[in-house]
Amino acid sequence: MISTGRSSIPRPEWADSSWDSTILHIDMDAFFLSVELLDQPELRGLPAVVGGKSGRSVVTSPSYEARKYGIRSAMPMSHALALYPRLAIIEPSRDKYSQASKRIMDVLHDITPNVEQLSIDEAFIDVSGARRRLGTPVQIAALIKRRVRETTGLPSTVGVAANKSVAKIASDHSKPDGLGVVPIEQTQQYLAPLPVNVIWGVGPKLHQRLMNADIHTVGEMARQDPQRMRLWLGAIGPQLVALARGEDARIVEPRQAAKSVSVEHTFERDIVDSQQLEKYLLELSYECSRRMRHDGLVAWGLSVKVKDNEFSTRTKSMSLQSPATSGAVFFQQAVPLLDALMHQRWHPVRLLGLRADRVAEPVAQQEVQESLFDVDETLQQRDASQDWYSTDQILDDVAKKFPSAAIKPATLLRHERQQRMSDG
DNA sequence: TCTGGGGTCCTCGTGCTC
DNA sequence: TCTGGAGCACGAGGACCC
Repeated sequence: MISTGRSSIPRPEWADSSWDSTILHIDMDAFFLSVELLDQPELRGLPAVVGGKSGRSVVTSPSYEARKYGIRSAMPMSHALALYPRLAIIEPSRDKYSQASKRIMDVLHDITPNVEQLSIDEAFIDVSGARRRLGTPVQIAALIKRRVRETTGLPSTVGVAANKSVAKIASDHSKPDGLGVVPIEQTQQYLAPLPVNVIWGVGPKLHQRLMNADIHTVGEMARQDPQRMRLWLGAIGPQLVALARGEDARIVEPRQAAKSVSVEHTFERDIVDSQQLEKYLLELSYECSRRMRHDGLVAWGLSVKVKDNEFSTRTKSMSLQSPATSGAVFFQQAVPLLDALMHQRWHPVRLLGLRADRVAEPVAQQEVQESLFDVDETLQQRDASQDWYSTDQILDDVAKKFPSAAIKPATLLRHERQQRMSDG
């Protein structure tokens, strides 16, 4: 018996077999590409991908026609072009995707407030309270697909099941433009023959371990002893057994606030010059802080990440004495972390990243201001940092009014100019 | 054909305090 | 005063997700 922790209402005469399968997983089909096709309909039906065009880019979102040639998400673009040289490549435009995402989530919130957004293009909703008003879960799923199509012009797939895990598996297996239903009494029968890596949390590494132990299907996982799995895999062991048995008690809950904000960049060519690295770190600091202020957040921690030319990734993190949101403060604090990483192991750098950790809304605007005084005292630059805070605010205001204006710290502008010259 | 970017969560090691 | 263990916080790294 699957327990979802939700109360149920008696099944009416007109209900179909989905009546007790009240969890829906909505997933957009090739989301980024579908959004782009609204503006470029001439590419419809052709192998096309969203992704960067530079040498180290990867495919972000392939069309179903591109997938027929073996092109997959996260595949290096050079590989994709080798598979299909006439591939149409569209550079990503994230603002468009965010706007489409918001319209989709609005459609879901019109159905019920019980919406949990998982990512930009997918969500769980619990329709147990909407059945009397809108019909059975399958009817609601069809309604959602229709409304999303009418509102955004985009195709979607919906999985309908008694819990989140099974609803997600059902939608994954009904793509594209599908509606997959798993009646509660058929859950185990449905799951048993599927490969074990359909279970949420089984990625490439764990999949290989399970295969080595002769556990290939969900049914085989379901027959394992949870305690034995705990000894072997740790806390995740018994959880996987439960999910394989179709048991998932997690409820649909509105998305938690973000816990971190990160910005990273893979360089076209590996960086060997430490001064150049610091300039990129400055860029990342300003970009990260700009996004933090846009979302009204402050950070209590900071991490720097370096991936070198041998694909070794190292991170260095620190707690901030008080919350920060200024690009200048991020940079000041991040430089010693970068130095420490580069002293550990000096190799040409392929990727540099900056992450603001433990982000939260400031208790009050005062907190940001006061925190900066604290940082300044540490750095003995009290007045200068106060100026930085004001400068950040001014940059944000100007950017809002004049999006194309090139008002940035002089160091960044010089750096960008040098980049353009070296690229050209 | 060779490995992006933005996130979350978990585990493990280490240092500190009681 | 010293020492060892438990508990905790924190940093680092890895795995996973889309």
